[in-house]
Amino acid sequence: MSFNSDARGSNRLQNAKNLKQLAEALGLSQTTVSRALNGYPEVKEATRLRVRETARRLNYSPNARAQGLATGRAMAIGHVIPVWSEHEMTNPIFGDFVAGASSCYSKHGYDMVLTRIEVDDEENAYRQLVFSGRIDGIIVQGPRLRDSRISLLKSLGVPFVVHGRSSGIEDNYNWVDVNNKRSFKRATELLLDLGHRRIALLNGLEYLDFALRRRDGYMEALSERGIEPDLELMRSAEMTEHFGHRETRAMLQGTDPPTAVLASSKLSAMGVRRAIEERGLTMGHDVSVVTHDDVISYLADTDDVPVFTATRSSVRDAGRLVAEMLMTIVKKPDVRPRNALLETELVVGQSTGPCLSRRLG
Amino acid sequence: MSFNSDARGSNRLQNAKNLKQLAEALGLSQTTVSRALNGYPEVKEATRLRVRETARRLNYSPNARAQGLATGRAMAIGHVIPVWSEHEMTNPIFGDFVAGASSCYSKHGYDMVLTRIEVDDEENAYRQLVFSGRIDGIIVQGPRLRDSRISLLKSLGVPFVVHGRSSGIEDNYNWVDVNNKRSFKRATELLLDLGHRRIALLNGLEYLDFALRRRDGYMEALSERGIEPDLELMRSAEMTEHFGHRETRAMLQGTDPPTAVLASSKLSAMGVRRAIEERGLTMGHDVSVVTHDDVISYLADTDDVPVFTATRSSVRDAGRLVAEMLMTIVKKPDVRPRNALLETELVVGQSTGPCLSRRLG
DNA sequence: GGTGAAAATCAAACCGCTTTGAATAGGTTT
DNA sequence: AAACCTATTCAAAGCGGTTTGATTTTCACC
Repeated sequence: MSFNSDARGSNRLQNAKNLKQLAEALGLSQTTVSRALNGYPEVKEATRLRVRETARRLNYSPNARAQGLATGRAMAIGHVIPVWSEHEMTNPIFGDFVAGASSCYSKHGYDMVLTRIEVDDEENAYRQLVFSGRIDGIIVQGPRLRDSRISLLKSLGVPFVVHGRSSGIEDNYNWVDVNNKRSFKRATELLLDLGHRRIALLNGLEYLDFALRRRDGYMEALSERGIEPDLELMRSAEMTEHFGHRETRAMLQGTDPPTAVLASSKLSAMGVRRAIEERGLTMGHDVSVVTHDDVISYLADTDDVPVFTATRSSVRDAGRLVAEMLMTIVKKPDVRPRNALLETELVVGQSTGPCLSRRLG
Repeated sequence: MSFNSDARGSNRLQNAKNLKQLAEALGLSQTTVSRALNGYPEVKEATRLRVRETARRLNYSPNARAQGLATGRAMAIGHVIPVWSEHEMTNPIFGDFVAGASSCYSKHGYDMVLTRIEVDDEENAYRQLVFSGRIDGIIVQGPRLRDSRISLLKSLGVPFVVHGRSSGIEDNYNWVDVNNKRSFKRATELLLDLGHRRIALLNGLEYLDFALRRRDGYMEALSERGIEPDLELMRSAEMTEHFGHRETRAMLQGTDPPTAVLASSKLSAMGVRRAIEERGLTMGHDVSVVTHDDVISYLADTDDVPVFTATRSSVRDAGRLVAEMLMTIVKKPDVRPRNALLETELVVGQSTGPCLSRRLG
């Protein structure tokens, strides 16, 4: 009788804050309970059910820190936000990239840890992040030319995937990238085919690898048609609306204005459009515009015929892909480096048309 | 002699992967080393220096999981991204808000953990997040009307701060909010003072608390001047450029079009401007526009005289503030609820002017 | 030189979980 | 019935730190 009431007493326990309490409530050892919850085969099915049910009833949820300490797995992926003291702009694609990646993580039961790292002591910060055991893998964003992070992470032996590539690094490593060069070459060729000869390039910051590749594609297309690139028409900065507006306005005021503009982001392209219309010109008629489109959700172009002619590649999908690659590597670290090169889709919209001055020339 | 070479041998050790190895290399106990590193007073200053120096030399960095397990502090703050299955849009302010918050965390040595939570089993997910021990506090974003998360987190006993407020909740809790009602009332009054009577409101999603408060402010300003709100002029959706464009175009095509538009975000306002100019009208002359401006870095308006008349309030600053509040609460949990109500700055730009039809009427 | 308080160091317990190796129960085989 | 599997369950030893309570040093003072 007293045994019964004891048993009932422990069943009446409101919550199990740890394995020990749960095991006590069940009258089992921690070992068995742990195995039951983690799906090990050497536990009787009836027991497993009873354990699961009780765990649910007592609101038990395991302590991730302790789990991590015991298993060596943190169940979290690190994303690093590098901070240059001067330039505090957040990247407009940040939100969508993160959304894509985290949708993948949550599917696998992983969390995402965001860390700010001052670029000054990057090396030390990455080292600490890895040794802290907080994370099982790292995503590298915004790779630069000959980016030193790649060899650093390699030497630290932590699984990592780069979103983008780093020119000048011979070593192989895991990356997911858009074929930026090809994409911008095609876009330039489209404009050339329409008869445009004065094509401006509004590029992103050119110490970032993707911007360099885009410029390469642009230059290659021009030179294949025997056109000398005009430095006046090549501008580079952070890809804001303001940048697109400012530079386009300046160029349109010049003596030999461009008849077409190739923009690196939709935000910039919106600035380009504004500068064009401000001058009383019509985009797609007087001045053609092609832009890269990261398909950012809050800039979605939902019209039937898209406003902008664009090279499209969803950065959210890229985030998902990068994350998935990292997940497989984390779970099976011995695989050799994986790469994925995504092609963009060239979508023709209302912002491009034949060059008007062609007839004159 | 052999003693010496032993000593040198242990000094030659490449790396100390844990406290034990570091302690061995130093010939000290783990206790002393731990205390030396954590700045406890009962350790000789000379010893502390020697420990620090050796730790640096051997690239020692403590394991955060173990530290967390031992101390009960995780040194991380959780941000939750709620996911409605239908609506997968990322919030444009996400990046800047996160940037602000994380700049605060990193100052305090904290990390940021992002978790996606399906709104279906929100309760369970929050509970797990708290009991996992991964985090010391939570930031609640995008509060809705009578948001259930607030009482849930309260009952879980985890420190949390809400970015925004939740109407209909009597209980006190920690929040940082912009005075949205007042801000939109003032903006509406400005337009009324300019003679506008047909003022459109392009609001955010009205199940979110901030949007409700903005509508309240708008309505109150109208009714104080005896103006009946026109439901045709009140639209609500996600604050995209497309939304601003679409709704403004529709309204301008109507029989009794608005002479002014109040927009909830700069992105929408850009769409409003486009629709106005598309019709051959001039913003600030034919149609006035006032917008809320979250001062998102990539939408910065860097002209001397700002393009848009706006109610300004930096969401990055808000992020920093929310994070700072949470930091103090986490470090001293017994304080009673704190609140911070931020006023916006009304900046008059080029997008507003007197109502032209006034003279006619 | 002996004494006692203060200063510095240490051994061991603990945080909550996993996992190894041993033990027990239950059922077969001979 | 003894011997031997096999299926379950368990006690205890980590994982890498912090912290308590005890122990040793150091040093001023009588």
